[in-house]
Amino acid sequence: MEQATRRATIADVARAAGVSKAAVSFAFNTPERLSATTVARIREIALGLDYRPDPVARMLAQRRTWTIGILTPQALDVIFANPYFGEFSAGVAKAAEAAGLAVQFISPLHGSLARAVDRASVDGIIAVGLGADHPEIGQIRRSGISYVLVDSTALPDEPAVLVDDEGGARAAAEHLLGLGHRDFLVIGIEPPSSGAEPDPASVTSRRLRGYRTAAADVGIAIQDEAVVLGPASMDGGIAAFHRAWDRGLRPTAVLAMSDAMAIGALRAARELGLRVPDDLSIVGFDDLDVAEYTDPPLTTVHQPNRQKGEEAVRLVLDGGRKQSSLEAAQHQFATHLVVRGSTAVMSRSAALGQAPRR
Amino acid sequence: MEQATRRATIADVARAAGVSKAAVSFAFNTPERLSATTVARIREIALGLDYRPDPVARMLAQRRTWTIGILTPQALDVIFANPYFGEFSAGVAKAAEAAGLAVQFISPLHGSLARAVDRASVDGIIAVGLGADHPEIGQIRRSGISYVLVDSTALPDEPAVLVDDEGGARAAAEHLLGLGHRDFLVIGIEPPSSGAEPDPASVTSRRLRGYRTAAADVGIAIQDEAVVLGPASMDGGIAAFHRAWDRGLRPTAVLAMSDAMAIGALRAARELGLRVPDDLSIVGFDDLDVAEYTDPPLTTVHQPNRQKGEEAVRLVLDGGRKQSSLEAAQHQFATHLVVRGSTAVMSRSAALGQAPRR
DNA sequence: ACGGTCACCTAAACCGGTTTGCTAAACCGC
DNA sequence: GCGGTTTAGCAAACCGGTTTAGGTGACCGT
Repeated sequence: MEQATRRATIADVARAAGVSKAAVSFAFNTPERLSATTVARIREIALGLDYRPDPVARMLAQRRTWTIGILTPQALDVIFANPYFGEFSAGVAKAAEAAGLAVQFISPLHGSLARAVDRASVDGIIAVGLGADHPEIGQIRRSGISYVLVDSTALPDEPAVLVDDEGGARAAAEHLLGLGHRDFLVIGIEPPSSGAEPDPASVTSRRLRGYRTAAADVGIAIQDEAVVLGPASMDGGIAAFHRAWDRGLRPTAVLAMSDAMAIGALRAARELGLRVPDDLSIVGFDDLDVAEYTDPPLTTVHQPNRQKGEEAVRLVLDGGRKQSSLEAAQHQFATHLVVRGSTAVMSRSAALGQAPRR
Repeated sequence: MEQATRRATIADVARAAGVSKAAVSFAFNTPERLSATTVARIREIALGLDYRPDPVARMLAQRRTWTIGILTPQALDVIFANPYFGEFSAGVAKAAEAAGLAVQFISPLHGSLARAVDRASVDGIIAVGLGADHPEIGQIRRSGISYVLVDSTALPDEPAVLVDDEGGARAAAEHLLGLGHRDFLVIGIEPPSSGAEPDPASVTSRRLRGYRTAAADVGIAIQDEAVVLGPASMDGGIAAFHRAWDRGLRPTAVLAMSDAMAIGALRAARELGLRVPDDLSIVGFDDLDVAEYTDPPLTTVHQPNRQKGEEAVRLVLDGGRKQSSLEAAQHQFATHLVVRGSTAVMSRSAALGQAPRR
């Protein structure tokens, strides 16, 4: 990974053209400061030398990197296993491209997110799924770099892109309750640092609250035993469902906090001989592109994945402040339930198979 | 997007500690060159000042960016619309993380890929889907930076990660032929620059060749009219199928060059009232994670998406050369057909609906 | 002939690190 | 107590650009 031939530098061009380095710089950046003929001459010579300004040197001098970073608390290969992230990143990339910015992914380096942040050279950071109390957020805050939090409750004055998680989750649970379901399995997203106590501001907590509120409204409670966590991927969903099943749980409906996990649960259920939605109803969260095409099509809570990415870029470009005011800009999107084929009225056969209530 | 408070620099630390800049640098990078007590003192003072070395300055001085770039000929938002890319990127990210490298995406900047390449500060480039004859590849080749080509035939001495496209495609077509199908629609991946004449080395051409070889073996030909192209996404698949249908094509089987497009075709067929696989068989390419979960589960050609990403990183780190030899390292993976539920024996009802042969 | 403008270009400082000699002091054996 | 070797740390060059603060000469009106 070494440079083979030394590239021409600005000094080489200057020498060849018989001008100063400054003139070469001007020729490309502010040609109006030079005579037209000189600009033409310098440009021609630069072309002949195949000169391209070193982006790193330029970054250093301008103290801008023209790069935006997406910060994730987990390794990228697990992050990318969830198509939600792909859709979100697509939104980020679209807005970044429009603004002429490159996109870089920042993920734990040798297990340390802090180290990765230090090493990243970006003008702004989009932190997804990190709680506002995360030490790395403090580090970023202190560094003075512009940032925005996504999918994690921020301080009141902190820029953030959010979604009505609780409302969406409630709608999902109400839908199932309306179909007669009473025995739920909740499949949640495991926090990055599995050891920590549950963060009440996390996506998982917010959605769980929504589920429970709906259940409480009809007088039932979702026990902690009926909640299993795992990584937000299809494999995570498969594992979570199997774990619950092995533990003796026999729900008639699954509330999954991510479509990827819902799809995994779909698969796990099929492996166990359950038919969806006849024996088991499943509702997801995210409304991925593929949710429409699964077998059966997935009932899920819609959230605007790509739009969230675009909005995040916009906020970070504004330095986290709305242009019109000095208040921090927190943008919350609405969610809504999309009913497809993975949910149905609770049936007798399902009820027969169910475990005794505790 | 401005730095709010000026961060402490190495000079600040040096002054505060009463040592030279060099000493501070040593304290972090080659502590054995200093006495233990001095190192400790410098480190402590640096900590107190919240000093973090500027990554850009370090890059300039070391002439290494510790970053690897993924180059795509299309805008990132269209690239990310295809989960294949997510899976590939996951592989890249995994290997990059292991090597302590950051990952950056390079996509056309204001429509110009060349400009994006110039502006990117990376130690190595993974170019996906760009033909070896692409001008940007020439640009990269000339720049002396290490690179590897993915999914596009490279020059014989050029580092590349490939897949047996032709063999996989042939297996797909043979499978359908064995089921009695004779009327095919091929849904292919449109080249980035739509204007250009078809590149015989492109993925599309290679897979098409595989389809045609299999067809020719049983004495039938796949006409150019039966081939429609589009972007490699679900939407692209929907559009392509509708376009073919509107043109009067009534195939009994679809050969899609990407699972995303196959899933789109699935959807389009359903919208048109066709049942899959009863009325129409569909086979994809890629074997995405979701292929197992579609309705019906997708028959498709498997290729190792993540592994391709990991291998690409490995090659680029080796400077495109195998360590053991001086020959360029081209790694070709095998493909194989995975039969699931989207293909079935050609039925009478399908045959009835078919258009007259030309 | 002279001060004033203007257009064009340059020298040098600067961005914030790394790295290469080199020196001064400490240490060594004899 | 002396040459030789280490050890610890410094000064300065360097990476490759940008940017600021002039400087030079042509042109101008008087």
